[in-house]
Amino acid sequence: MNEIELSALKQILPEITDPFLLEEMVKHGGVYYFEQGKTITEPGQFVKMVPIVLDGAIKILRMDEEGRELFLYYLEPGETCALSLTCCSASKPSEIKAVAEEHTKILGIPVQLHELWADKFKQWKDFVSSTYQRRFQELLVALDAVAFKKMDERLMRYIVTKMKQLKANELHTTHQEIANELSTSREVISRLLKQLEKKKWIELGRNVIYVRDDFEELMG
Amino acid sequence: MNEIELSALKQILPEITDPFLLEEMVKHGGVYYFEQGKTITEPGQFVKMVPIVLDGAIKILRMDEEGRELFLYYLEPGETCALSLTCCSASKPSEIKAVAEEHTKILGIPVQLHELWADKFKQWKDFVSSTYQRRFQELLVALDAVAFKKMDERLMRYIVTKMKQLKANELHTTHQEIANELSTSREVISRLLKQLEKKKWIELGRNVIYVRDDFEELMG
DNA sequence: TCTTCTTTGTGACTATTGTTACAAAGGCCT
DNA sequence: AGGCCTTTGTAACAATAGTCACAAAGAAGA
Repeated sequence: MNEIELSALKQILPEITDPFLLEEMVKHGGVYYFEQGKTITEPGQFVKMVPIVLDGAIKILRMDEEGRELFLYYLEPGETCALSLTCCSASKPSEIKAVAEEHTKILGIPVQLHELWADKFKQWKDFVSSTYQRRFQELLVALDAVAFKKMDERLMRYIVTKMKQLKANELHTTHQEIANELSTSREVISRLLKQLEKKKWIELGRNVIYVRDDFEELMG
Repeated sequence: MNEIELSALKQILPEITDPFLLEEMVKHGGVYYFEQGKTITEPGQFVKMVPIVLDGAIKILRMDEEGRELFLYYLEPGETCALSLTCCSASKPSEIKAVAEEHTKILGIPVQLHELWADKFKQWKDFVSSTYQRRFQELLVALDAVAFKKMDERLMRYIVTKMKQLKANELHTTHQEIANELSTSREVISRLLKQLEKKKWIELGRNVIYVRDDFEELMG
């Protein structure tokens, strides 16, 4: 566990300027690295720290009792997970699965400090509050998708989200993995992807999907 | 707009004991009444205050562009809505619909005060924080239902939730209304209810569903 | 009672999604 | 090249949910 440099922290969290808070974060926050694809938290595990993404990205998935999963949202640099905040505070086990989407660097803040800082530092309170807001919105987006959209549209939105996260127009993944994250079967995804290919909106290869630049406009 | 009595407020929010905070709430909070079935907030409207339920109950529904709706959760006395907190803070229009489920009494806290109190009163901060936590959990429950459950199970869970809210084992509602809140069609609900009746788990009448006492155990 | 409106029941049909089963193609290793 | 494993393609079929059409029952009022 290394320390983070003050300058790096300032750059990633520009909204935090309070030198006392920054000092505390550098002093007590531990830096952790996770390789791509590595599971960071699984349902049932207890959350011992609030993870702030420094570099890379984390994929947050909801899981049910049968082990099915559902993609919720990404955590990008400077962001943290509202669920970790609620789980810590209530000292309840995690309700979700978190996976490193790329090679990811994290600043872990011990749970007890989160509580303390919320009383002491206005900027930390604001950070937590804006996290809750952002995650709430994203949870509603995820809810809208499963409640109101059909699988073809959900798949297209998934592709767009993933492209934006990767800042690329090719996805290196398998149909099976997409199916898992949308909580459906591989055959359904293969079928729908084939339809998109027929419409010339994407091209399919083994372990790769090439997406047309104007894909998002096409979906409307 | 009336004032609320201090004693009533203390009873509904036992976790708030700070006399200064209580005084502020009595002084600046407005009391509002909504008849059963009355819409309190609709999507697109701006939220001008944080509503704390004093008496009755509020039903929170998510809506999509086409006007379809989805039941999320109830607000019971002493509770408030996380979405109103996020909407206010971001001064964005409401993303949800709120309907008085019974004759309901509300204490409305002006938005600006919420921000102010969060800095000033630890108990208000804790109240907001625990609201976020509770609503987050409930949103996840709603998400689980649409993502992982079939309509028959969603219907049964809906019946149980409604029964608990009403503290009764008969529901006075129409198939159409249930269908709306589960975002499906009336025929589907009529069909599934008929199956439950055949299994002798419920009895159907016009505008009423009688539910067996051991309904929840039967569903498993 | 007769009319009218709302609510419920149901059959038939369509659409979407999920499942089973198997073939074929692409990589990788020896 | 030959063998092995992963991934993708696809047909056929089942299950679930959504839609349409219309009948029948119940409630309310004239």
